[in-house]
Amino acid sequence: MSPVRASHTSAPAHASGSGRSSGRDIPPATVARLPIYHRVLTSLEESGVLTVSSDELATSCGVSPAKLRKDLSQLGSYGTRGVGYDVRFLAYQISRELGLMQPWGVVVVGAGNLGQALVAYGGFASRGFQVVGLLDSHPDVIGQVLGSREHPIEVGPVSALDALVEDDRAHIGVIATPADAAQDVCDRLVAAGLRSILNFAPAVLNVPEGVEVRKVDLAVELQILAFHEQRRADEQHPALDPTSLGEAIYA
Amino acid sequence: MSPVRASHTSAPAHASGSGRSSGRDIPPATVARLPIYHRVLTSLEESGVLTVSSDELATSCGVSPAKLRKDLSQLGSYGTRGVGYDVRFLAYQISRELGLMQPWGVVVVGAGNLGQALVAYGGFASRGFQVVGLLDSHPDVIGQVLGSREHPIEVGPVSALDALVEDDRAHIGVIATPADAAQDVCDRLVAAGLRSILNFAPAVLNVPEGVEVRKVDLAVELQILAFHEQRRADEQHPALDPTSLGEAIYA
DNA sequence: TAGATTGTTAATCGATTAACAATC
DNA sequence: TAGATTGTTAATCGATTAACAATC
Repeated sequence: MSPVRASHTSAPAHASGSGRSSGRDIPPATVARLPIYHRVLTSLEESGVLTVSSDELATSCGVSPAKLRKDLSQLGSYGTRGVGYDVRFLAYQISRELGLMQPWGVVVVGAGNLGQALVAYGGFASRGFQVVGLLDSHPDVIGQVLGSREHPIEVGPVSALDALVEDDRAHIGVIATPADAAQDVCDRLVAAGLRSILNFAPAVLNVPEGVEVRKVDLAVELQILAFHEQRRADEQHPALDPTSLGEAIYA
Repeated sequence: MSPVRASHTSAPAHASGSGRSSGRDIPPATVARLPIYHRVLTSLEESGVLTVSSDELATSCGVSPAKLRKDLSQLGSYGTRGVGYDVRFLAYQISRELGLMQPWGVVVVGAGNLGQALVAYGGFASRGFQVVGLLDSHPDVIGQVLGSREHPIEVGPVSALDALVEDDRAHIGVIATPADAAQDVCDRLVAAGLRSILNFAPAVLNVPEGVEVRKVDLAVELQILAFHEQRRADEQHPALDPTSLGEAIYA
C-alpha cells in the first residue's frame, strides 16, 4: 500500500495541470480560510453531494462567492466552468495544500484545566492530529493518565520534549500553561526543534525568525466583544457618554 | 461612591480634549490589538512603571512602533512628545474604549469538556467578565456544580437563557457545544436578545445583521500550522513533491 | 447553441510602514 | 536650547469586491 501522498487515485480525469499545487505563495488570508472550505467540503462529501458551485459553497462557508473563487484560484484551476467544483476532488486538493495528507504529532505543554480539556476534547484526533505528549513540570500531575477513554495519555515531564521532537513524533507544540510560564515553555519548544506553536497562554511570545506562532486568547476575544457591546449601548443612549454620565444619572 | 465610568480621577492633568474618546470608528485591526496593549500596560502598571515610549511598549506587545502609535492615535492624543505615555492613564483610556469599565456577564452554553474548562479556567473572572450561567440541554448534567472553587456554578437548562438576558445579567454568549448543536444554540442566544457571541464550535454560524460573532477554532489553527509545517518540509526536500514522491521513495 | 459558472482582471478599500514635522 | 518622542502624512502593500471574458 503506497502512501496517500503518492497516489492521486481520488483525482478525477479533469484534473488540471501539475501535481505540485500551482500558485505557490498563497496569501495568508487565503490560507486562514482553507480549513473552513475543507471542513464544509468534507461534510458535503459525507452527505453524498458530488458537485458544488462557488455560490453554494461560499454561502455554506460564510464568505462571498468572489472571495471563495479568488481563494480557490490560488491553488489552481480545480473547477469546471458551467458546472462547479467536484466536491471530493476539491477537498482532496485543499487537504493536500494544507498538509493534511499526513498525520501531524502535537505535544501539549501544561496539564491544567485547559490542557486536560484540549486532550480530552477530541478535536485533535478527529482532524488528523495526534496528541503524542502531554507534559507538565509539576511533579504531582506527572504520571497521571488523562485524555479521553479512546485516547488516554499519561502526563510526562517537560524533559520528554527533546526525544519527542528528535524521533519525529512531535511537529506542533501547544502551550497551555499560565502566562508566566509561557515564554520559558516556548523557548524549550523552539530549542527542541519545533517551528509551529499554538499559544493559549495570555502572553506575547518572543520567537526567532522562521517560527510560526498562532495565538488563541479567550480574554482578547471577550474584550473585542465587550467593545462592540459597549458601542451598542452607547448608540442606544447617546447622551450618556462617560463625561456626562454622572450628571445624567445623578441629576 | 459614584460609578467608575463617571469619575476621571485617574486621569492626569495632561489629559487632552474630550472625555468621549475622540476618533470614533476605530479600525477593526486596531480594536483587535487593544486588548494586548491593555494587558501589557496593566502588567507594567503593576510593576510600578510610570511611563513608556512607543518603542518600549511596541516591543513588549510584539508589534512595530509605527503600528502602535497609529493604533493609539485612533483613540486620541494620549501621549506626550519627548516623554512617552503615562502607563496608568493610557491603560485607563484603553479600558474605557474597550468597555471594560463595567463587568460583562457571560453565559456559556455547553457543559462538556470545553465548557467546563472555560468556567474553571479563571480566564473570565480575572479580566472583568463574570460567568452568569453555564447551560446544557442534557438532563444528566443539569444540576451539577462545576467551575472553580472560588467560582462554583450550577449547570442550568438552556431555557434559563431568556431570564438571564432579560434581567440584564448576560451580555455575551459563548457556544461550547458540538458542531451540530451550534446553529441551534446560536439562534436561541440571538432570540434571547444577545448580540455578542463567541463560538468555539467548529461550525459556520448564520446570524442576522448586527450580531457580532467571534470564532475560536482549534482545528483551524492546527491546520494553518500544518500548512506551514509542510512548507518547511517541502523546502528541505524540494525534489520530493507529491508528484514524484512515490517514485522517489520506491525507486 | 444557450445557459451556467469559473477564473481573472481592474478598481476599491483597508492596513501597514517609513519618514518627519510638531512639540514636549 | 538640544534631545527625545509623539502624532500625522504619504507611500506601499495586501485583501476584498464587482464585473466579465473564457469556456464548459
